[in-house]
Amino acid sequence: MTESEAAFLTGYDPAAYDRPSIAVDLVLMSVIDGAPAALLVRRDEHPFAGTWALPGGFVRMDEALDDAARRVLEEKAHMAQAAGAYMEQLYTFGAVSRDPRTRVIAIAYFALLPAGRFAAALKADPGLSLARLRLDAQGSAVADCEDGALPLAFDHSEILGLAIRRLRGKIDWSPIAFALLPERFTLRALQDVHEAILGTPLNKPAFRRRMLDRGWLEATGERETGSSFRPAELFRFRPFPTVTG
Amino acid sequence: MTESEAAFLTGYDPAAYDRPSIAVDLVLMSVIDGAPAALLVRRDEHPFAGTWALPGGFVRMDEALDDAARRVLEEKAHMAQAAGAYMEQLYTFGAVSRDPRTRVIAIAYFALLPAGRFAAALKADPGLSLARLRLDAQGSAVADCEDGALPLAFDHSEILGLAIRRLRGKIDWSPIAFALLPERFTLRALQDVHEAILGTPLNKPAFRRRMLDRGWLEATGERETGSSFRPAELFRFRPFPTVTG
DNA sequence: GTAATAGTGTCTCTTAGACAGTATACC
DNA sequence: GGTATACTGTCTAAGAGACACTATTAC
Repeated sequence: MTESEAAFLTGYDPAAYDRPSIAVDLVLMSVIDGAPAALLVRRDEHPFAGTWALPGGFVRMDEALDDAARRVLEEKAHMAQAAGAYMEQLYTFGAVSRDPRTRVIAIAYFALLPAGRFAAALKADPGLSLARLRLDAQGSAVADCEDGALPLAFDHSEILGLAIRRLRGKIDWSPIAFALLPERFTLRALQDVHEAILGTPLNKPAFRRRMLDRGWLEATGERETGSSFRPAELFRFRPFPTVTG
Repeated sequence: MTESEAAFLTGYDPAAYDRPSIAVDLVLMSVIDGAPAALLVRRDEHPFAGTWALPGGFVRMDEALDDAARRVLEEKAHMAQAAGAYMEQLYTFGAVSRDPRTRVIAIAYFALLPAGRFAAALKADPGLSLARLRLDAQGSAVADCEDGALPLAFDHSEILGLAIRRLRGKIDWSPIAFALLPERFTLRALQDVHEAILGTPLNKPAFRRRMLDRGWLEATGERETGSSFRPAELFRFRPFPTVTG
């Protein structure tokens, strides 16, 4: 650093301007009973007390955005064991009045986990809910439970809608579907996940061919157990197809 | 608003926590001489004085993110007449030390304009440069001018790299290429834009078929002028294919 | 054997690449 | 007519949908 550069830095006053608050909101998705679902937390405080919101938290001054999202995954979503979860940044929401308290800009992240990984968290914290999602005509999401649609806080229906559309857009060409399945899975389970996200049935032989030709799958030689008919072979996701030769 | 909700709001103190500064950075791209290019501004001040940066600015407290990006487009990129520019949010960059002055989180936007729209701005402000871009092995961008690579400030080579990749990923299925062309254009010009962004030659008859079958193009019946050979027909982008019947 | 699902072979249709051919402007 | 490019017809190859068929398990 040059001398003039150092002089400039000491003269810079970061408190000179008002600044918005920065939060991270997490769309933690899975596939439950043939439909996309996301983890929501019941809000006990104002604003939007009694409605449901995405797990979120403010970004600390010494914390990168991705680290804040990981922290929210552990602390707010009670997914301490979710080290291997797939996570990516989704979009940043910055409408002026999206939070009535003060200006809050939210960087939304979206994470994927297999359905079975939610049981412990849901049992431990009754303020959590894993709600089925569907898109309305405007592209926002509606969160359904047994008794009807859950009211959503802030602009979170918009965030959830974007998350569903991101998932739909990526599933055809990226390996994210594997983040929604356990380590070993059948081709039928993989197809079920695709169908749930796309919301449309797929052709079985074509789907098999496509998946096997991609080189992402590794046959384990093992078969599923507990079925009352012919058991299917179990596959494993192979992240890095060997590029030898 | 209920009484308890109002009481909560007055009790909430937005100044209780330190907050990062929020900036918007703009990747204003075009296609020049068969290669992607972006508008850069020379930095006169520390940090990174003498290097080149994306046009950017801090987000005001009463300003939505998209509005801040539009303002930067007009004020910093000197594109006052760019009301019709295509623009979308790209990604939010929040590494703790990406700006040595203080914590700055940057929401990057990416905008597209036809090459011809830059002449006035470049002439009016000698601190602007429209630099050719290419990707390096890490996926970051290198900005080339006649005399070699321009040094880039902050993490802007990373932002530019992501912009190129976003453009590549979208051009096959979205109509963004038309934002890089004047209102009337030939199919050859459209193909040139695609080839510049993808960095690979395309098959002419297949490209024609694909474009015409999509229903995005409207023949004007007019032909280009000034060529010393058979003039090509001029087309117009038709944003909304009529969905009648 | 029956039932139910796993897994495969094959036909067809659509789409893209390749390539050669025709068309039309200026000189 | 020559030349350079616009535009088109057609062959071929790859991939997806459809559908029927075989395979394998539990009962």
